[in-house]
Amino acid sequence: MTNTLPNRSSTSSCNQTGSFLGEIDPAVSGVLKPVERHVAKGGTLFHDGDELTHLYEIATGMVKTSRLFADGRRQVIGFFTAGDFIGMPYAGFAAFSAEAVMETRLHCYPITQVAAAMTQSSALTKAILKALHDDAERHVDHVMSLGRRRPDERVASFLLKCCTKQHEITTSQRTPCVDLPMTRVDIADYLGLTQETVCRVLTRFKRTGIIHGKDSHKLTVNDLPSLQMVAELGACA
Amino acid sequence: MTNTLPNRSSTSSCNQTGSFLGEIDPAVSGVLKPVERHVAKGGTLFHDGDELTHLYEIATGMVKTSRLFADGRRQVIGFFTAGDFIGMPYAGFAAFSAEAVMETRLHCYPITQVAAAMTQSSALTKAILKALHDDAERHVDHVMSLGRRRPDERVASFLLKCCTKQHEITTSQRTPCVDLPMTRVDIADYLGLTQETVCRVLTRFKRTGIIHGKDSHKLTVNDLPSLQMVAELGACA
DNA sequence: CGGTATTTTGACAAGAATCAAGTAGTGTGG
DNA sequence: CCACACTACTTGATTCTTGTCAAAATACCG
Repeated sequence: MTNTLPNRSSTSSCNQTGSFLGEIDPAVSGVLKPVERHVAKGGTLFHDGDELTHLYEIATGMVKTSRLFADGRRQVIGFFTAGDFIGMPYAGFAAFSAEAVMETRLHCYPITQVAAAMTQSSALTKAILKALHDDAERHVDHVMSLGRRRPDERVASFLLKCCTKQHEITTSQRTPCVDLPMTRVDIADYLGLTQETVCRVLTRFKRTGIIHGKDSHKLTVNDLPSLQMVAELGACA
Repeated sequence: MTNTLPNRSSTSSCNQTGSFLGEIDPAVSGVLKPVERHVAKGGTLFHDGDELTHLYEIATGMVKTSRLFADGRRQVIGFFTAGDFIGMPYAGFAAFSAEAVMETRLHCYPITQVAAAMTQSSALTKAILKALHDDAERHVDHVMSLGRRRPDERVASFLLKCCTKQHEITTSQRTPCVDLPMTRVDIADYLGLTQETVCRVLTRFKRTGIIHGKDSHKLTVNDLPSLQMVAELGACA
């Protein structure tokens, strides 16, 4: 299903190891026994076409999902961080690969157990349904980005999305800091651009003072309103 | 959820009026009472932001879903035909508009009824989950088209998708006929191209003999293998 | 410290969007 | 049934953006 389960109210993204699925409903806490797994930077959770045996919850780190074309072109489908879920609620075969962007720890739930637990807990079923629905919305946002937006707008809204994911409420931070542990190529393959174009856009944002780069993987947003404007209207001051 | 419910085994897309959800499980057939609705060509099922009160099953016709940007750019999210479902399994607000491409008849299920029926029928729940999952896969395919593919490839795979949807198994037809009731602008807005580019690609396909146009909304695929090759590799003979 | 991978910048060319004009199709009212 | 108006589709010429190719600078790792 490849998504974030909803209503994690207070935990935010700072949570460490709690296994969410088992906590959702006392009725299933005894049934769902996550297996812990550790994946090194660049390691693979599963490949496109593999049989999907587990539902993965990310405890720490970051995972990217992607699919390849015959000629080597690659499309990154999504980036997932602590609290996000990757996998299908059904036995089936993966439609994409999943790799760790950085050192990552996972809770792995055998899908057979999840399926069984769902029959006993309507709360779990609802959570999964909601997660699938949120997943669809994320995909629609991605389609919106790729279909009709210029590079500036794509990069700007990508940065904003990273922002809001890292600090639950962006507006509370005047100059939020953004972590970008993935490579420029990853970002480019996510946004349907080349790494050169991503670079150039970021450089332009730096020149106009919208962002400031501590290093290439840690940015500070100096002018959030401008970034939001670029994301929506494409005008780069 | 915006999708096709699975396992419609023998009915194919030729089905006329059967209301699928009520047939899925005897336990819910008494609960789910679809309301019939008729929408004229160009008419609106709901607007972006409207509260979603129903799950819509398309009986006949075609519906397109889309979202607008502030500056008028439009992204078409999907096209839906007989047997497809549009709507959310939860009360909520629409993230896109839905309009009839041609005269369309619908079965409308109040989502409260669907939610209630789901608690009584695990078969229905499973069907909805599967539908959501298929929906996600469709979105991922769309992302793949938009992110890294050239206009030729986008149009070719769009035509192929229309083909397979219209004749369950494309391979059985040597020269399948494709209906394109939507406008060129609709196709362009779906594929993230301009209508001119869509036109030019279609013209090129005609010149190279891959397709033949009876009229602009009815095409014949003369060379299916070539079309498939273009869809995957971008090479236009 | 040396070697490799990643990021950044520049020059150039290909390709798609834009602008513009013309053609075909659709529907309406006389 | 035809003439008209309107929309949709097609084609062409031009512009501009972004991808491609190339190289330098920086960061990363053993």
